[in-house]
Parts: sequence; structure tokens; C-alpha cells
Amino acid sequence: MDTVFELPVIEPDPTERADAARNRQRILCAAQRLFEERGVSCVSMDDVARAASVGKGTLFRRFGSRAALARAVLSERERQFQEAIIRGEPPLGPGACPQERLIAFGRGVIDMLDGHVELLLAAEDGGARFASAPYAVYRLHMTLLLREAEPACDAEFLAETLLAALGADLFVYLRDAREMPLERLKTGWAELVGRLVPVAVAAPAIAAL
Amino acid sequence: MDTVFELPVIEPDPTERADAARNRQRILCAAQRLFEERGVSCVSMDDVARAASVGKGTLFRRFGSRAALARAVLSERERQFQEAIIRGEPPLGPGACPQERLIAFGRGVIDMLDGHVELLLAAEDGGARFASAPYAVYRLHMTLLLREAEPACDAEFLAETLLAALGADLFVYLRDAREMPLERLKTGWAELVGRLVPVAVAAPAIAAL
DNA sequence: CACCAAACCGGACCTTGGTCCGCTTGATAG
DNA sequence: CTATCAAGCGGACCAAGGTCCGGTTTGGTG
Repeated sequence: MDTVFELPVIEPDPTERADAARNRQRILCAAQRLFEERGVSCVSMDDVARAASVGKGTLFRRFGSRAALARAVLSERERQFQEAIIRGEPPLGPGACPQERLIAFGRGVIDMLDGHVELLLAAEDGGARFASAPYAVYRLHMTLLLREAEPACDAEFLAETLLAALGADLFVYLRDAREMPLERLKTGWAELVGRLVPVAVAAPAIAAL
Repeated sequence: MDTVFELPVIEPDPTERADAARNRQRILCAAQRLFEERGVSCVSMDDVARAASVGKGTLFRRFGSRAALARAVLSERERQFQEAIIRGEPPLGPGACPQERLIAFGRGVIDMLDGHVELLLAAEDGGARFASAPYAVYRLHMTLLLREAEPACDAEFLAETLLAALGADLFVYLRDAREMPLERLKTGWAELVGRLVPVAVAAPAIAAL
């Protein structure tokens, strides 16, 4: 029952006018630079517009919201991570047993969080999290793995709740306020997954492409 | 190893001036009324101030932020729930085995969410969630139960991640966007807990829907 | 090239959460 | 009762995300 699915690649609308494309690039570069220079939370949308020499209207026309801009800046890394999940090496990619893949997935997300919390926090702002394309991919990925490992469980629900444990807001709280070291978070994730799904005894069934 | 602890009761500062107390009441009443009438998300802080015949400065002086105001409006129900947890009847209160109490706790939270999502959403807005007094109580409660049921686990970490599964934003997404019925969420929670911690004595295994 | 409609641009403008600060008032001391 | 002054008050003000719309650009068409 393994579904074939295309990951929602962000294809750069070919009918986009030249000036629009140029402005998109300008905005993305300016945003990335400013975010690195001053920290995401210290950069306003006006700042970005000004740095990109573009009107505020243009900025919002292109990206719709601050969260979406953050996502756009992250999109390349996000794409790489998805690639590693879907076609990469085990244990992250296909080949390992579901439990191992789930654990590897969580470790990967935690690493990404550790490197780009601010950006991810901005990207998940408001209700933006659940509506985002990456979230849909992660959700599907986890659902399939859970279903494979434990056909009797409510995989969809468990996937959502497990993903909640990998949210940026929780991460920043655990890391900064509760001062839990990265390793503890990763070990904790592994423990969580380990208790939820059994280790696969033998044959890793299908390689989900 | 059950720790005695005082729940952080919100004691109404006795040194508060008469006019201050009167304004607090006015604000709380107005807020509650407006929230019910028009829905939390359709009520601005200016609206509340105006309805309470109070300056905006006063409003913020008393409650500090929108999230804090929402929490204040919720505080009575919150207090009742805490009371039920700490001194109430089993399985929510003491007396039942940890697993049963954890399941009952989740069901209770889900019921509260179902009744007051908007308010809880506002209360958890921003990073306000993890800093709130109720969160600290829930966290402690779950940590103690987990530790009791499974001394070898990282109870603190697991408590945080399990609480993430009971967040208002996730709930509203699952209920409204994913259209999962309440019963499914409760059953899912029970399944999650059931897989994480063993049953105390004789055991009805999980009845996965 | 001349023309046109659609797409795009930019910045003025709106809303809203939150801050500031000069004025007012309640409680207490004398 | 009056003096005193910290606590409280209120509304002008600010920042920042997001919207609107009149003017401009682009790219295709005759």
C-alpha cells in the first residue's frame, strides 16, 4: 500500500515576467543577507524591501507573508533534506527499517533546527506551520513509516503528534530555556520512537521511492 | 517519590488599590463578554479597553499582553482542572495507575480545548505557552507520572513532547483542517500513552479504534 | 513600430499589539 | 482635614505586518 508521490517542488512559474523574476531574486538575496547579518527577528519586512530596492507591495505580492518569505529562504535546504529522505542513503533514506528511518528523520530535523531555528521559527509563525509544503511531506513520510511498522495503529494521528515534538517553538524552548543539550533531545527522540514502534525483526519490506 | 508541591495560585495582590481592582474586574468582564459575543479573534485590545471604559495603558498595565489577558479569562476553569488533577477523583486525580491518569489527563485537556480553543490559542500565542503557569503545572504533573510509571525513561523530555501533542494550534488543525473527530483524538492519545508506558497490573491492552 | 491588456510596481495607508509619560487619585501619615 | 507621593490612569505614539490602487512596464500582436 505504498503510495507513489511527487514531492511538491517549487517550480519557478515560467510565465513570470522578467522584472518580476529579477525582483524575486533581489528580495531573496537581500533577505538572506539581512537575516544572517542581524538575526531573523531583527529584520522587518520594510528592511527587506528597502535593502532589495523594492516597494513593500512588491515584496508582499511575491511572498505573501513574512512566514512565506522565511520558507522561501529555507527552501533550498529543505529541498536537500527531502531529497535525502526520499532518495538518499539509509538510515535516512530508503533501505533501513522504519524505526531506524524514523529515528534518523528526527535527528535530521533536530540538526536542521539547531542550525536555523530563527528562520524556522519565523517560517512556522502563526498557523503557517501546518499549511506549509514541507510539513505535508514530513507528515506523509512519517505516516507511511508508521503504517509500515505498525499497521494496526492510527498512523495519521501519531504522525501529527510526533511532528509536534519537532516543532521549532518547542525546540527553542527546550534548548534555550530548559537548556537541554542537543544529544539529549536526539536520544529522547530515539527513546520516544523506540517505545512507539517495535524493531523490525527481519526483512525491510519495500523501498519507498 | 511523590513530591509535595504547591500549585502556583494566582493570589490577587492585597495591596492593590481600589480603583485598580475595580478596573481589573471591569476589564475581565468586558473581555469575557466580547470574546463570547464576537469570537476571540475578532476582538482587539482597543475593543476591550473601550468596552471596559478604560485606557489602553491601563489594560496593558494590568495584564501585560493579549495572551496574558486570555489566560486571565481562562484562569477559573484552569484552576478547576488543576484542582481535579491534584485532589480530584480518579482516574484524573490520585488513586489510579499512572497510565490511566495520563490518559485521563489528555482527555481532560482535549475536552478543554474543544470548549475553548480560541481562547487557548490566544493564550498560547507567541512563546507565551511555555512560560505560562498552567504549562508548568501540567509539565510537572506529567513528569511525575511518567517517572513513576517508567523510572528508566527521560521523563522530563517525554513530558514536554507529549504536551506538545496537546497544543491548541495542533488541536485546531487536527479538528478543523484534518476534520478528525474528538473521539479519534482521544483514542489516539490513549494509544500514544499506552504504547509509551506499560499498564500497571492486570491489563486491558489498548483498544485501537 | 505602434498599440494594448495583463501583470507588475511602489508607497501611502490601515490595523493592531504594545510602550511612554505627564497628569490624577487613593491611601496613609501627621 | 490636609499634605504627600507612590500607584494608577489614559491616550498619544510607535513599529511592523499586511492591503490597496493609480500609475508603469512588459511582452505579445497586427
